[in-house]
Parts: sequence; structure tokens; C-alpha cells
Amino acid sequence: MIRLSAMQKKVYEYLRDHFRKTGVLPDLADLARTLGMHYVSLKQHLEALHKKGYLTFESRGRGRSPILALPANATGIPVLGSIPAGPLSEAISFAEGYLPLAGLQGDHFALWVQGDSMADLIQDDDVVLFEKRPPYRSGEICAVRVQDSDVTLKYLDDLGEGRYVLRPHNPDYPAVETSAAELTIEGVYLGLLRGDAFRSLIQSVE
Amino acid sequence: MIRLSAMQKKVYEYLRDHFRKTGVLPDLADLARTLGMHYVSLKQHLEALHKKGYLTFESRGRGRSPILALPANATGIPVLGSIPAGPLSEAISFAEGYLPLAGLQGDHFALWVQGDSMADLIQDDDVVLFEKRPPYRSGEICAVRVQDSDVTLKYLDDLGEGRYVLRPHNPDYPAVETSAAELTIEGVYLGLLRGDAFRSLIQSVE
DNA sequence: AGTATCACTACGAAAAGTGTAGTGGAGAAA
DNA sequence: TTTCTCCACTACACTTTTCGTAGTGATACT
Repeated sequence: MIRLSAMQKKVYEYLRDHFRKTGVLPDLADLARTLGMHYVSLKQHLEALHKKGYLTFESRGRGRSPILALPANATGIPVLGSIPAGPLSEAISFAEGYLPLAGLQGDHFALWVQGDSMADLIQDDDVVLFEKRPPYRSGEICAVRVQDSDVTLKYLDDLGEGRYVLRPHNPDYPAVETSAAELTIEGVYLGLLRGDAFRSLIQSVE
Repeated sequence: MIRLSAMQKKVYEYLRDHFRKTGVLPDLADLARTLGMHYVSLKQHLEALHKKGYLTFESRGRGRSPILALPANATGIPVLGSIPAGPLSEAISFAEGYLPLAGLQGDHFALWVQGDSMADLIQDDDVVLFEKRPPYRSGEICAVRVQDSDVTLKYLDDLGEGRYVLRPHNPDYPAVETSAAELTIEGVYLGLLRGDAFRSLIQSVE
């Protein structure tokens, strides 16, 4: 992303936070008052942010409110296609789309699941939501990576002393024991989305 | 609902259809031009519709666009609490909330599932989406009612000659054979929503 | 019949907010 | 230095929304 000036950053962050809190964007006049600047100055910042790709700002002509919108990747939860191979932080740059979920506190992401190792609980083609944090208790479903392999979805049983078992829900797959040194926990299971109708909720990056 | 005048109905239906098609509401000035009336006349209709509870229309002071919104029940998919006992058409009046899903063609509803007869595929507390139509093929998951009992969720196998089998996914429950005369098919399974985070998508009726 | 009231429809003028143009200073980059 | 970007302001034209005003038709009361 292109570098922002101090004022531009302030405007952008205020807009983003306001949207996360309230779900809507503020009036431009109110916003200018809040930030202590004139309407026209604010407009210039918004135009600069638009040019730099941080948001959408389109005038509709005199006297009509402009179209102001934050892109999905500023407010939504990234949906990562199939199973990403590399580090998750890099995969987020190539997200397939974003889920507009309001009111979430932590750091979240979603995976478009391929494979049936957690069937019938989680099926092939489900979109599964995760929170980026270590599990609070043994036996939670986690998105994990063993050594440098792909991310997989398994129950994570803590045996103590740095030993773990990755346990699939589908009995056709074997459980695998591993150590903390080999294990990267990418996130903890929160819920899922199944079916084409719900998939329309995912906003693709324009 | 309170009766509407011809003009009020025209305005309301145009707004509803426009929202269903585009996902946004039109400009009031454009709308007035489209409907062939003055802005102020349109405003009076909108105020009447607001007073009658068909939509939300709130002024924000001179020169500022008023807040215009259709209630969730005009555009969303009703989510019916637990398992409704009576006819589904009546239960929709007491919906727990609405799912804002755009771009769906048919007639849909969602059930907040209680019970585990379809576990592990569908679990207790999942929100399951249905389309109101007969199944296209045997073996689809359907929301069905046998005689006058509650709605249940089962695979529906068509044996031919008006005989059907209601088959649970959970092997702890028995399959039940029944006849077309006793059977009411309320809808066909489309997908589901699981987890608290996604449940925040459901808009409650204000 | 006559009158009062209410809902619906409609238009003109004023108030408040928005968009554009132009000016200018401070600071960084070439 | 020159050039560019960022930032701020004034002034004015324009649009949207509101307020005030008015006519019509239905219903109910005197």
C-alpha cells in the first residue's frame, strides 16, 4: 500500500473504526467537525485516500452526498481459498473474498475447506471461521500446520509436556501425534457456513 | 397491517422491489421523478408509510438526506425459532429474526434447529436454510411434518406409490415410513449457519 | 343540507448542506 | 532553486429537504 500522510492516516483510521463500531460511515460534515477541519480539506483527504486505493470516494455532483465506502478488506474477515500452503499472514493478501461480520473482537479469518477429515461435522466445501489465538482447552477444533505442510483441520488434544494429538472426526483418517516444536496453531474453530446461498455473503475483492 | 392508499402501495412496492434487485434504496429525487410526482408528495407518502409501520423514514434536518430503511421482514429471510408447532405460514409472523441474503430467487425460510437427529451433519443449535418447494429427487434433506406433529429434519426417501421414508442421519434414531397423505413437506435443505459469530448476521425485529 | 374533520395529493419558496474554483503557505523531493 | 505534495481557507453555485399553503374527497356530526 502507498504511504499515507499523518492527516490522511488519521481520517482513514477514524472512518474504519467508526464503521467497525457502528456499521455505517459518518456524515462528511460531522466528520469534518469532529476532526477539526473544513469540509473541503476533508474532501481533499478523501480524494487522496481514494487515489491511493484505501477507500472509494465518488462525487455525485453538486448538492448530493458523495458515495463513500470502505473496501471489504478493511472491515471484513478474509476468506482464504482452499488450504493455503505458505504462512497464513501472506495468504491473507490473496484472500478469495471477505465476510462482513460486525461486532467481532479478536483477530479472525475463514478457510474454504477442502477434504473430509472432519466429516460429517465439517464437510468438503464448507467455509469455516477461525479466531487467531491458542486454544483455551484440549480437544478444540483448530487450524494447524505440522512442520511446513499445508494447514489442516483437526481436534487438538493436549497430552502435556509439549506433546499433541491431531485427531480427525472422520474415522477413516488416522490420528497423528506430534510435538509443540513441529506444530503451528493458526486458529481455533468458531463456526461454519455451508451452502451456495450463504456463500453469496462472501464479498469478493473488486 | 394497516391499509395503504393506492399511491402509498405503489411507492412501497417500488422501494421493496428496487431493494431486492439492487440491494440499495434509490435516491428520493430520482424516485420522485420515476414515479412522476414531486419530492414533497413522495415525502408525505414515505411519512405515511413510516407511521403505518411499513418502513423507517427519519429526517435529519434541512438539506440532509433522511434515513430511509426497509424493515428486515420486508427483505430478509425469516428465521423461525426452534421447531414451530403450527402451520409454517403462521409461524413466520413470529419469526425470531431475519437473514439478509440477497439474490435468492425462490421462497425461503430458516429454522433454528433443536435436536440431533441429523448429527453430525446438522447439529443442535444450527440455523438451517430451506427453500419452500417439493424435493427434486429422492434422498434430499427436507423439513417435514407428519400428520400434525412438529416439523422435523430428515432425509426424505421416495419409495414410490405415495410411500416415503423419513431417515435420520444419526443412527441412534429410527427411520420412519409414512404415506403422502400424512406427510407435509415444508421445505428442502439448502445450507446452514453454525456458531455464535455467524448468528450475529441474524437481524432481530425491532 | 350544511359543516367540521381527516387523509391524500400537490406546488412554491426558504433553509441547510454539498461541490467546485481559486488562493496561499509549509515542507519534502528532484 | 524549482517543483511537487500536503494542508487549509474563502467564496459562490448548486441540490436536497423542509415549511407553508391549498385543493379534493370521504366520513361523521349538527
